[in-house]
Amino acid sequence: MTDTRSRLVRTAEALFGAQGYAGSALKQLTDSAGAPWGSLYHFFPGGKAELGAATLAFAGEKYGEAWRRAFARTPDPAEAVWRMFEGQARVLAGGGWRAGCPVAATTLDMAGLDAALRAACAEAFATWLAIIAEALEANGLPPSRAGALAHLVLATLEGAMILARASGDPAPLLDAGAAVRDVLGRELGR
Amino acid sequence: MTDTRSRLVRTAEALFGAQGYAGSALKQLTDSAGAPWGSLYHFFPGGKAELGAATLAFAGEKYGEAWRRAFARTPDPAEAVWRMFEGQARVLAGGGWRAGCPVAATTLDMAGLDAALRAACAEAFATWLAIIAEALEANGLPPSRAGALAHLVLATLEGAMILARASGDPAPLLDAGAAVRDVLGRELGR
DNA sequence: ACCGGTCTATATCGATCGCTCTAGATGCCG
DNA sequence: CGGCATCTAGAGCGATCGATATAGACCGGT
Repeated sequence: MTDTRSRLVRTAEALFGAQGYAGSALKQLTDSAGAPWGSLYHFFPGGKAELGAATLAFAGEKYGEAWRRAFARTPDPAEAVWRMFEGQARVLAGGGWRAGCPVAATTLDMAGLDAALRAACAEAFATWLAIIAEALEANGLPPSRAGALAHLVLATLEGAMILARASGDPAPLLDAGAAVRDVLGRELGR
Repeated sequence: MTDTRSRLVRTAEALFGAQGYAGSALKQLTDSAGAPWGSLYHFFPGGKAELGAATLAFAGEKYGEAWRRAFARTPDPAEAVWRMFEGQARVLAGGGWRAGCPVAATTLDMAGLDAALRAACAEAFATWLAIIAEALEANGLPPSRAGALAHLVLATLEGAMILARASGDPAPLLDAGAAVRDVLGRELGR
């Protein structure tokens, strides 16, 4: 079954988000996932790096889907983005400010790491940026402007999550999110 | 001499910024700093956590000073903030996109870590936020608005640095920085 | 010359790291 | 039932982790 494999990836996503890539031990992963140690290297012969790449790809798809849903459910992109900020504030607070974005955490741990991991981080971010930019373009913004604003949206969200986690306070997410919402609202002309 | 101690802290700042807290080994630190292993536990009897706290305090002061200088040199806060984004783009690119913010990296590694470390991260961020907010207040913004915009500025900068590092591209920093500059310019009424 | 505190130098500790190996379940196909 | 690929199980590898212990170098003050 691929059940064990998917459990490993899901657990790794949570673990990387909470403690980073370097800070997460494989033993802790198998324990926490309830998965046998032998299976780890059966599914990921490439070891931790391959597991990391798979985890980043999973996270990229999972949160990409969340972005898509947000834009589908809320017609106004500015409002959809705001709800992502607001939603993350609730999620992080609900988890005691322990969880975070696994892609950002891995990016910051990856100085001398596998180049494939670096590429996996970049690809996850690129996926999200493309979805955001597309939603802005669909509402009349020219591609170059949409791409630049997507950078603003994602950068601010990732950064605000860090500030919120450090302080244990949703204010950075809410303040920065509201400002980004206003920028988008003005750019979209409403 | 405190020379060795300061060399350790400086090297730790670079190391944490590049590979995170968990990803940086103390052996690598002493080697890279050219400092004797015995000195490490002489200056930091509390071990890695104490060294980490000292490093975060140092980074908080160092970059706090950079923020102060930026606002002192450039009268328009919007322009000063923009120059910080631009400057970071140059610094990161010059370092091959390996270096990053040690405070953000430590924050993302600190799930089950020492509570003192978490507090040290929060304090470094709070220092920077206060400086940014003060500069905005000095230009006529009410305190609550200045605080909210400081959240936007710092969150966006930290997040954009992550995106830029992952992609090896200054565009996130430049795009997001320009957008933040425009927001500040509008709020300050020019 | 001697002493006391500061700092350096190594050798070593147990624990844990990522990883490998072999043996045994398990399940699907003939 | 037998044969084969998939998956599990866990002992154990060398390396490295953070941390400790102890001995010596250095140096100003008396």
